[in-house]
Amino acid sequence: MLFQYITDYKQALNVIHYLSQSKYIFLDTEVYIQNINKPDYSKDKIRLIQLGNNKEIFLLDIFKLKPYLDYFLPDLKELLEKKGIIGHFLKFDIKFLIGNFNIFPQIVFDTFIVSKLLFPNLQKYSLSYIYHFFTGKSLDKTEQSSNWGALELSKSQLEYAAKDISVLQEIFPILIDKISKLPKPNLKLSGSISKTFSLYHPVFLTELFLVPFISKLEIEGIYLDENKIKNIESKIKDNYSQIYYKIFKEESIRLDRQNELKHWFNKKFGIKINSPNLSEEILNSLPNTEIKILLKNFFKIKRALNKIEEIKKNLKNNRIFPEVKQIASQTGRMYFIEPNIQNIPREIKGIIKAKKGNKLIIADYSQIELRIAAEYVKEEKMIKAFKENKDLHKFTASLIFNKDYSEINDDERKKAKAINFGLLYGMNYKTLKEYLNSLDISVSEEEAKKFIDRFFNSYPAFKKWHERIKTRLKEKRKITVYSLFGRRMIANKFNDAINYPIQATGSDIFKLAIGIFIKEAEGLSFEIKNLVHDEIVLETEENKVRELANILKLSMEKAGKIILKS
DNA sequence: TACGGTAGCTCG
DNA sequence: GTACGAGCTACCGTAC
Repeated sequence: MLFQYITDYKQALNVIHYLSQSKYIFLDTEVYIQNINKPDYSKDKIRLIQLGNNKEIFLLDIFKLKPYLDYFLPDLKELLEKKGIIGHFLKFDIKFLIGNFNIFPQIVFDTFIVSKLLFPNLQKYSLSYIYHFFTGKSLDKTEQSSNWGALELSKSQLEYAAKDISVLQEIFPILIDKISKLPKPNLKLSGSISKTFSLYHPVFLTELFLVPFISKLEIEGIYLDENKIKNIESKIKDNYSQIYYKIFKEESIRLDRQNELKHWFNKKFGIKINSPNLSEEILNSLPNTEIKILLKNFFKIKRALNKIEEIKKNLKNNRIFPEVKQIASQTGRMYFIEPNIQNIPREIKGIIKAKKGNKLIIADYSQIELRIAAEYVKEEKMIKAFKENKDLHKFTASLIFNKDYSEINDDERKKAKAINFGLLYGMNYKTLKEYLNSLDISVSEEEAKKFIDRFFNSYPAFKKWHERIKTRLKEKRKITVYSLFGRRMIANKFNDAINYPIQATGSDIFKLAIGIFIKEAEGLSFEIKNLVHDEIVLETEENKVRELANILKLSMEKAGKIILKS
C-alpha cells in the first residue's frame, strides 16, 4: 500500500490543491485523546488527517505542520467544506474538525450510516467488522489505541492510518453498488449529496444529510438553566415532603423505606409487594381513598425528581451534551442518551426554557402516524376525515357506534382512540379489553371484539392490509417491510410488520423536515432544544421568532406532504 | 464491589 | 400467542 506522509506545509498545500480536482475525497483522522472515555473536541488534538482520492493516500501530520497551520488551513477548510467527504462514523471526525479548526464538512457519505441502512441486522458496524462483512478481509485495529501524541509516529502507526483510507476506497464502490440494487422507492429527493455521490435513494440521502447537523448538535450541547431547574425542583420537593410527612403522621411509615412500606401495605391493604416498585397496577387496585391519590402523586413526584437528578448529573456550565443515536432504533427514530431528554415527565417539562430575551418555538405534527397509515393503505374514509379537519377519534367513534359525529361522548371517544392507536400496533381484542379496563372503562371481551369488527368494517382498506400481512407471514414466516423512503426491516411477527412501515415512515418524514428546515433557516441563529419523534423545539431571539416559526412550519408541512404524493 | 438482567416508569 | 419504538433507575442475583 502506497501513501505519502506529509510534514511540510508546501507539500500539504500541493496535496490540497491536487485533491480539489476530485468530486469527493476519503477522510479519516487520528486523535490524541487524553481521557478516552471523555473526548474533548477542542482540547484533544487531531494528530493526523488522512486524505485520499480514488487511488492515492496522503497523511497530514498536524503536529509537524503546526507552525505552518495558517498557511494551509484556509485551503484545507475550503476543500473539506465544499467537497464530498467519505468516511466511517464521520460524526467523530467532524466533531474534532469543528473543535480543532472550525472546519465543518457538509456533504458526507458515512460508511457507518450506509452499512446500517443496507444491513440493519449486523452484530456490529465498526469499520473492521463491515470491511470483513463486505470483502471477507480483515483489518487490524490494534494501533488505534496507540500513542498518537508521540513525537515521532512509528511506521506501523502510519501504515495503520493509511490502511483506513484504503479500506474506505475499497468499500465505497461496493456500498454504492449495493444501494443501486435496492428496490427504488417512488420518491425523488435531490441535493448536493445526491449530485456528488450519484446517489438517488431517499432514505440514504435523508440520513446522510443529518450527519453534520448531529455532529454540531452534540458538540454544542443544549442550554438548560441550572437555577431554573433548581426552582422547579424545589417546588415539587415541597410537594414531596408534604405528602411524606402527612403519611408519616397518619400512618407512622416512611415512604422512602422499602421495608416499612412493604410491611404497612400488607397490614393495611392485605397486599404483598413482590416487585421493587409500587406498580401502577397495585396502586390502581387500592380503594378510592385520599391515601390512594397521595401515594400515586408521591411516586409520580419521586420519578420526576429522579429525572431532574439525571439531568443535573449531566449538566456542565448550564449545558447538557447528550449523545444523539441517529439510527440506533430499527424504525429509524432518533434517540438521545446521557441524558435522554425525550422522556421528561410532563410535570417538569418546564426545565426546558429559553434564556432571557429569547423564546422557545415548539412545533409538532398532529396524528402523523394515523395520517401515514391512512395514506399507506389508501383508506379513503379516514383520508377524507383528515382533509375535513375532523377530530379523528370522534370520527372513528361515530363509525363504530353508528352515531352522529356531534353526538359522540367522552367515553366513546376514548374507546375509539384506543382502537385507532391499536390499529397502528396490530392490537387484538384481548389487549383492547385490558387497555380499556386500565382506563376504568369496563368492557367485556365480546364487546371489545365487536368494536374491532366494526372498526374494520368501517375502514375496509385497513382490514385488507391486516389480512394481507397475516397471509404473507403465514406463507413466508419472514417478510421484508418498507417505509415510504425505503428504510427496511425483516419482520417475523405480525405486530412488527404492521407497525414498522408506519413508524418508520414517521421517522423518514420527521428527519426530512429537520433537513428542509436546516436548509431553509441557513444564516438565521437558533438553537435546537429538543427533538421528540414528531416534535421540534427551538430557541431563538425574540425578534426572530416569527420568521423562524414560519420557516419551521413550512418545512414540516413540506416534508409531511410527501406522503400525499406516494 | 462490580456487572447483567428485569420490572416498571417516562416519552412519542 | 403478541399492542409499537426507545432510555434510565432501582433492585435482584451472581461472580470475584
